[in-house]
Amino acid sequence: MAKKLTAQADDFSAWYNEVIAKAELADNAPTRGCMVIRPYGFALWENMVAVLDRMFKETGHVNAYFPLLIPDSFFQKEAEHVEGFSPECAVVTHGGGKKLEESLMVRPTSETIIADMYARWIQSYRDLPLLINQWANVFRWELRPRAFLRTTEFLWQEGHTAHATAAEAEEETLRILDIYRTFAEDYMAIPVLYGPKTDAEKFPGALQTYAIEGMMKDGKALQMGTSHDLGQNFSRAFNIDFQTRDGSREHVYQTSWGMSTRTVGAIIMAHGDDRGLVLPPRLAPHQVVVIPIAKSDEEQAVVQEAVDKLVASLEGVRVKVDDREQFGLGWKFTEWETKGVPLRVELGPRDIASGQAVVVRRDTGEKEFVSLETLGKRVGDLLETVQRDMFQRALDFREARSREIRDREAFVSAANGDGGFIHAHWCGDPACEAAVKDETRNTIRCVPMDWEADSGVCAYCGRASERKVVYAQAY
RNA sequence: CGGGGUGUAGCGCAGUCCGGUCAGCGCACCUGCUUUGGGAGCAGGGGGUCGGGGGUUCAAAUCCCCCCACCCCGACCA
Repeated sequence: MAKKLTAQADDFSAWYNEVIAKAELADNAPTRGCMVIRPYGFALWENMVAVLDRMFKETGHVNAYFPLLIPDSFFQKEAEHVEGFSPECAVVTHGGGKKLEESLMVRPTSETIIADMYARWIQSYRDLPLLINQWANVFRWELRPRAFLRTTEFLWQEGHTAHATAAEAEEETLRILDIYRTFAEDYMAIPVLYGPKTDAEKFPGALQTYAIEGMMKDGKALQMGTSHDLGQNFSRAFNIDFQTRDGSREHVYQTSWGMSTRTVGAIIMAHGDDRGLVLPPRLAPHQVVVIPIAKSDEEQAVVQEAVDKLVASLEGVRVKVDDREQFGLGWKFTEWETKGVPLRVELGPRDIASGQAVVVRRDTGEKEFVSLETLGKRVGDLLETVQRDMFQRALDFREARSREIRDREAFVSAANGDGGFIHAHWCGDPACEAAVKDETRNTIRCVPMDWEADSGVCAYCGRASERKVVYAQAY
């Protein structure tokens, strides 16, 4: 293990890779473009899964599971969908030692196979809405993989719903967008911009894609979740129809939405610092690490007893006691800092003698002495404070690196600069959007839907504009 | 698919140009003893078909041919 991490300012990308390795979140797999999610990284993901799964269930969704392999012909049924996904699909052509009659696509997403099943399950308006989610792995043969952000195989949830009316489907799409926003802000402690994507950026086969977009510490944008209003595009292609209350037949209106292991990358890049990860308390695998300090065997016994009491006083908190003998204190401090544990509690003979413990915040490095009687309460309060402060810092950071720009020269110069969000008017012409991408590598991340209506002129082409959008370089 | 690079111990590397005690170093690992309030010290030890195949040679990590894999930079993407 190398002694020091590369500083973020020196090489953000190298910093990112080193943090993942040193914090033992993931390791490169022998399989091209794939990663192994290690126990610590998986524990973080599991905490995220638990929260999201609860939120989905609270809003009426149920879980199910569909096959990994999808008949090739299914993809051909929706024109935009096949065009969007074919280039990045892995295909199974042989099975049982023989060439298959029909190739099977390893799912890059499951709209098609789920639509096929929905066509069988839905007969009547009484069968609607159908609100199903699945936790699954998917494959996309990406040309340039990056751990968590873009791996060939990744884990995610994908929700697929069917509704009787367009309005209900739209409402569902926005309900999920709101769940994603809440999850990002309240749990991941990452403020997000949210709203519809432009046509160029929307999901292949969707009428409209909504997304949440967060800012990473290098000023780039990361799409952290998407919610699609599919309209009747798939229900027509797969003939998912139902009988209405008045006896006529109609195709269902669908949505799909997903959030993936990419969000682990978001937590790393939105909060991490030159010492490693900084994890938000609500999702951290260990919220508190306790480090006992003892020289002799006699001290050991006394400290052990105090540690037991201390841990008992932290009921309901995810606590890790690091009593490994083979590592010195400095080693342990550094390791848990690298792993981003929100609070460290040190407990040694000197502390016990004065009836206190040392508590250190990972996010600020602030150290305080807390009496052992009040430690339980203090730790609980501190965890909440850290969670809140992390969100506020991320918000301040984003605001500091966002600016509103109105004229072309400043726009191009800023877009070619060193990252950050640009708030600017856009005429609505896809050609203009494409030209900006060519010239600056910036794309429109979304059209924030909570911004007030405002007319003006397009920052790039000068034509009339009805909307302001967010431009950024994206992962 | 274009451009650039790398394959030698678990990880990081030296050795390759100029064939011949070059199978080596650091970290990690194992054993023992001593240490422990910010990455401990000493002593001893284990671990390799040098990416794969073929060729040249008395002799190949080193030279030649073929293959494979991975990484970085672009185009595509959650």
